[in-house]
This record gives sequence, C-alpha cells and structure tokens, in this order.
Amino acid sequence: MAGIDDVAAAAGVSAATVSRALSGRGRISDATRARVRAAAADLGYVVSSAASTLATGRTSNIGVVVPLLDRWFYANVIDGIAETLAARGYDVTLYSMSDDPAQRANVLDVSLRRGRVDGLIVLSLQLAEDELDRLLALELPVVGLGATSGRLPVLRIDDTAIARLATEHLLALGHRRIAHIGYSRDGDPGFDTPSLRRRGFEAAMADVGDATALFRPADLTLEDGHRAAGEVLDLDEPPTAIFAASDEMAFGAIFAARERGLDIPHDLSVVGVDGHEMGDFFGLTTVAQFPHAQGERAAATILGVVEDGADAADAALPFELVVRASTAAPAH
Amino acid sequence: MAGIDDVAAAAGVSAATVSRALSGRGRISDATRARVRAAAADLGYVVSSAASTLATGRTSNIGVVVPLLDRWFYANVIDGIAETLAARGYDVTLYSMSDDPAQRANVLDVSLRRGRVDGLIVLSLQLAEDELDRLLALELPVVGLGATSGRLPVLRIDDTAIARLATEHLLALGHRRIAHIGYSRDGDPGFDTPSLRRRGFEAAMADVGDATALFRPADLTLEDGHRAAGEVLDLDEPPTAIFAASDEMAFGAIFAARERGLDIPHDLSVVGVDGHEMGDFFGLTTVAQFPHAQGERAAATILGVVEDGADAADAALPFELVVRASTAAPAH
DNA sequence: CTGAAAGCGCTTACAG
DNA sequence: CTGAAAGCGCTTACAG
Repeated sequence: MAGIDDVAAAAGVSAATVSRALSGRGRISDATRARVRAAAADLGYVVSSAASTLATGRTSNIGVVVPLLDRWFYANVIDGIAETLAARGYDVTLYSMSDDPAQRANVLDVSLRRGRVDGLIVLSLQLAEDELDRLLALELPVVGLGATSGRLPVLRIDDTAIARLATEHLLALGHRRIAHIGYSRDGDPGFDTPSLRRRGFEAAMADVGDATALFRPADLTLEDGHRAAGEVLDLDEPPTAIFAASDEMAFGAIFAARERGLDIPHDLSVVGVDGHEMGDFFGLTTVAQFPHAQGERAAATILGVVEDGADAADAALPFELVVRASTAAPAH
Repeated sequence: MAGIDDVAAAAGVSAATVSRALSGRGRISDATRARVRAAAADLGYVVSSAASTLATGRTSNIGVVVPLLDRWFYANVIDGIAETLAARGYDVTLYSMSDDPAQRANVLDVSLRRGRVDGLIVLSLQLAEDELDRLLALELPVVGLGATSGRLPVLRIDDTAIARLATEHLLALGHRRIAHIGYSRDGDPGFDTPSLRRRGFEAAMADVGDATALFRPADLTLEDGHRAAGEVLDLDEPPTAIFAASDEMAFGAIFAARERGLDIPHDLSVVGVDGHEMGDFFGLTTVAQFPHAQGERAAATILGVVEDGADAADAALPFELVVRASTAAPAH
C-alpha cells in the first residue's frame, strides 16, 4: 500500500503538502492540490487511519452500543446510522452488550477505552448507574437513542403518549376491557420504555370511568407476546382488545388468537408499536415509529457534537398511528 | 485518559516494561507483571488502539462487509460474528454496501483502504470481477460467508443440495406440480445462491418422470414472495406446493394463500429455506441453516488466518430439513 | 504557499 | 529481566 511519501514523491512535493492537499486544511495552491490529488488517486493512496488518528486525535469512526443485534428494530436503526455516517466519511464499529456482567464490563472498561471512536450512539440501553458513570468517564460525545437517562442527551419517542394513543384508539372503538402486554422490570425506576408504555396505557384507561385494564408482563418478543396474550385470552373474562408493547409481541398475540379460533378483529382487536415491516401482512394496527430515520437522526446528532461541538439536546421522535384490519369495534 | 507513561510511573518501571507486561509479549518477571497490571487496572489504562496499530500494524479489528443491514438473516450472522470476535478481544466495524455504484466504490476504494481492520468477512455478496480485484488488492485476509467466488475462500451451504432436499420432501409427499419462487439474476454466471437453488429444484423435479416444475423469479423478500406466490396461485392450473428460496418469501406465500382462502397444507404445501425465528409460528416447513453459528464460524475462520496465518479453505455449512405443518400430501 | 521537524502513544530490536 | 531509543505514518505549528 502506498504511503504519504510515495504520493509526495510522485507529486514532487513534501509529505506536509500532501497532507494539506488531501485534508483540505491549511493554505495550498489550487495547482498543487490538484496535482497531489491526482497522484494520490493514481496510487490508490488513502490516509492510514491509525497514523492520522495518532496525529490528530480524531478517528472518523463512531461507536454504536447495541443491546442485541438480532432484532428487526435495531437492524433498521443501525442501517440508518451506517448509511448516514458512511456518507459523511465515517465508519461505524459495533459494541454489543449482552446481559452477561463480564461481557458488559469488558465493553465499558476495555473495548470502549481503546480510543477507537470519536463518539458513541447508545441504543435503547438500560445502563445501571455505575455503568453510566463509566460510560461518562470516557469523556466521549454520546447520544442515546430510545435509551433512558437524565444523564445523557437522548432522542426518543414519547412512550407514554404512544401508549395513550394506542389505548385511546381502542377505547374510541368501544373497547372497555383491554389488556396490555409489555415488560415491566422488577424495581425499575419507572423511566424505561416498557414502564412508560404501561403508564400511558393505565392513564388512558383511568380517564374512562368504566374501563377495565388488564396487564401481563412479557418480553418484547414474538414468543413472549404469544405466551402473555395466550394467558389473558384464557382468562374467564378475556379482554376484547390487546395493546402489545411491540409489533413482534402483537404478532404473537395474533397467533395466540388464531390458535384459539378467535377471529381478528371480530373477537379480538390487537394494536402493536413499531411499524414492523411485516405489520402490513398481518393487517396489524400499530403506532409506527421509524427506526431507519431514527438511526439517521442519531447519526446526524452525534456528528453535530463531534464535528461542530454542538450541544446534543433531548429530542422527541415522531410516531404515527397506523390503522389496519386488526382493530374494530368489539363484537358483543 | 491515562497513558502508558502514567502506568509506568505508578509501577516504577519504564514504558517498555509496561508494554511487555500488558501485551504478554517478551520476557518479564512475574512480580513486575503483576505490579504493572495492578497499576494499569487502577488507572483504567487501556492501550490506545491507534498508537498500538501504528507500532505493530495490527488493529484488533475485523471488518464485515454487508449487503443490507435490515434483514433477519444478516442480523443473526453479524450477532454471531460480533459475539465471537468480542470474546477474542476484537472489535468489528461494518461496511455496508448498497447497490449504488458510488457507494460501493467508496467502500472498496476509500473506507477499506484506511487500514482499519486486520481482516474481512464478506457476507453473501455479489461482487463484480473488478470489485473483487479491488478487494483482493487490499491484501487483507478475507473470508466469504454465503458469498460466491472461486477467488476467495468461502463458507457456504450447498444451495443445490438444499433445494433438492426441499423439493424431494415435496415429491415424497406426492406432489407433482410444484412451483419454485426465487431470484434469478439476469445473465448471472450460474453460481449465485438463487440460481443454484433453482438448479437443485429443477434437477430433483427432472428425476421424477411425471413432475411439472413451475418457476417465478422474485427477490428474497416477504413482499416479493407474496407477489410471486400470488401469481402462481392464480394460474389456471396452480401448483399444489411451493418451494420458496427463503423463509421470508415463504411467509409471503402463506399470506398469499390465505388471501385466496386456501388452506395450508390441505390446498397448498409450502417449504422455505433459512430457519427464520418466526417459522415455528407459521408452522413453516423449512431447510434450516444457522446464521448465528455461521457468523461464529466465519469469525473463527478469519481469526485463524489473521492470528495463526492459517489457510482459510472453502467449507460446507450444515443445514437441516425441519418438517412442520405447512407441508402434507396433496388433497385431490 | 511550502517544507523541515517535532510529536502523537505505543512497540520492539538492541544493549546491558 | 529491564531500559533507552528508534520508528510506525501521519499532522501541524513554526519558519521562510
């Protein structure tokens, strides 16, 4: 691989001039710049990231901290991030955090301290206070996406409002016995996404005098949505509608209803949250958020901080009720 | 952030000794090593990746080249890769390649030349010959996963065998009129995954004297599987079974059947390929491959090349027919 | 506008 | 076993 000296020799200038011609920093004559760029293109020369980083302190690389990689939602977010960052000349490196304490510690105390990134996007992560301390100790620009914390700037949808929107849609259709399935962390501080959704649901239900709110804790997965929905459907007095905290859970609920010979929406209405690409096929009514666009926005935000020293502020992300065939007035 | 000199001072040794104590390279007394490590842990010192890379030429980072990030299959593969690599102290940076020529050129000619990685895993990529030239010009260890090329070592499932397995399952059930839906690239060299699957399908059908093979080109997506399946189902003489080249397409086929009031498997049998996590809920018979395990294996392979100079060889990946409720003998 | 030189933070022959 | 010093490939004040 050609180095800066090869380019310098080819263009008949010094390495310093090559650096200036290629980076665009510093004064340089148009003629020299053109000559150097031509030589560089000719040799296929690209600045070595390590050398450049060491000299400048900048990496042109953004880290993305992800809870799990195999979910539809995150895959879309990351795609949006990668696309935006690539267009701005940045690479993205992934730091996936599982539930394993040793693995989490390794990411926080080792990987992230290697100085490989200029900034960090943290996806929907529940960080313990001391983990957050260690994250902030990195002294790196950080922006959270869907994450929850008063200690770092976060882009997020208003989970309470989303839950309220979904619930009120069901109430407006005439449902009065509605179950919510969503995760509720033990002893959580009340700030995480699932809790907020539950809160919105319960607030909306409370606004109507005669409504009965059921709740079943479950993970945001198809399997667990299936299980939890099955449980409420098997109650002596099952609900006429289910509000699932994610579309994948809602799919699970639809399968659970189908297994019980229930017709949707005649016997049961189902609403989800996310705007999953399969929602259309399931005819699922949902509150769509836009993960790809969220990724783009998070990327733009972190670049603003990294490149222009902008202050990242909390921001509310858009969402939208998409009514499809899975919701209707209750039968009885 | 603490530097190597801080650790050296704290431990009362030279920077050289700190480097040796932390890297494990070179002779060093147990006592000093312990003292240095304690000091480093104390200060939260981690070697700067840029400085270390510049000095050694090694990055401890592996690049993953991905066609699209938002598909279930790739998300699982990447998860497997990231998990394995993280356990070995490597980071992973993503290079996503779209269909846009400018974007592809940028990845190949710029991003990848920055020297940020020790090796590359290339996922299911169709690279043009000249793109492959440029990839190989990087002189980086590379392993393909599911990709197709005689020019780099590739881990892949035997697509022809998979298609044959799925088709013979349907034939054994008594189906004689079977449609295959799968992508067929115009003027493709006949080596890509979809073509090989089509070939396996047609070979299996040809082995049976009286079987009729139908084919409909389609992308490996839910939408396009839905469309293509709809088209064959609307034929005057529709097939009694559909072999879809991916599970997502198969889901589309199931929706298409459902929309036409067809019962699965009574009126139509459906087989897919992949082992998608939702397959169980759809009761989909499929030829499962194991993307997470594939990712782990690709990661282990590239590390073998990078760390031990092993020769990566082509290898066949396991797959398995999983029979569920979507296939049965034809009705008539 | 351009070049010589120091420096970024490590690693590793080379001495001892 | 340990340290002093050169060097990895850039960038950027500092001179001119």
